[in-house]
Amino acid sequence: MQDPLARYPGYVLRRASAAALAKLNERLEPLQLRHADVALLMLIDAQPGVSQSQAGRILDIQRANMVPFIARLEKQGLIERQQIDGRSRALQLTANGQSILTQARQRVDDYEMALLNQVPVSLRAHVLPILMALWGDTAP
Amino acid sequence: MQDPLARYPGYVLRRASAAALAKLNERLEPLQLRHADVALLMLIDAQPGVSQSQAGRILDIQRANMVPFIARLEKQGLIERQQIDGRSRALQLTANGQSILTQARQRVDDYEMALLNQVPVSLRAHVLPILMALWGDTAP
DNA sequence: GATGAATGATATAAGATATAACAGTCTAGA
DNA sequence: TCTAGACTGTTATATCTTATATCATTCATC
Repeated sequence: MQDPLARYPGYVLRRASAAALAKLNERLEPLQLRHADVALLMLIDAQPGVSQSQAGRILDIQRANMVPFIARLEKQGLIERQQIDGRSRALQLTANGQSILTQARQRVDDYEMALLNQVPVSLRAHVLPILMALWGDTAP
Repeated sequence: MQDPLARYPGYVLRRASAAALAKLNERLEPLQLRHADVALLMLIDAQPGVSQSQAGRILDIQRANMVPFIARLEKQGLIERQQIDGRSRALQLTANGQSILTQARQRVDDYEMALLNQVPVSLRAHVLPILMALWGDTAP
């Protein structure tokens, strides 16, 4: 055997994730987006008006790291912020953001399809349940 | 639903990997090791005398990034290098490295056990096959 | 109204990953 | 044999990701 670590689910999980992520970023590169960008755009699309910190909690991105992240997407003209109250800011997609997201979604769907197709048909139905179980809940 | 992305296997794969990795690093912290360190130690243990660049290829770490990585473990007294020929260097565990690896292996085993136990018994046998399939081969 | 929590922001650090370039070394074919 | 090309370890550098600590402002609750 080449890689003696291939028997450890945790290790294979990490390698699989890294390999998959690289492929996704490749597909998103023509749109000038990274995987995290699309995740945020999809979240805002599904929950228009979500606040910056709410989005961070859902995507597991620290508040502090959301700032330059949001700022970049705003500068690219994909999202906009609206003051809800004195502290919170609602995130929304711009028309351009909607348009870009549509293209991104197509690429993500292709990617997800290709990923699933790597798994033998007989196991395919178990992929999501297993991954969800491995994700689990970090909340105490 | 809270996270609209939870239906995408690729996304859940990434989240699961990140969550699992965080838990592993927590367990390894008392040993002053990170997950990548243990991966390398295990590889060297399984293939004593493996060269630096071979190890990098197996673990998917670029040659350039192996240098500070190896240097740190050598400085910690866990591994040692021996010149094979003019360019290659064979990696081996020191006695101390062996001892630390034994402790690390125990923690990794505990971690892998806990990870698998998150998955319902009926699905557990499919975990590794599915993860291996998702990993796939990036080699052309 | 005062206290404590939440939000956005800034600065900073560390870790991981990638590329480019270089010198020395090995290998294989002319 | 000698040379061209590939390989190894190395340095330097850049970027991305993630984490922590701190701050001022604002909200909610008692």
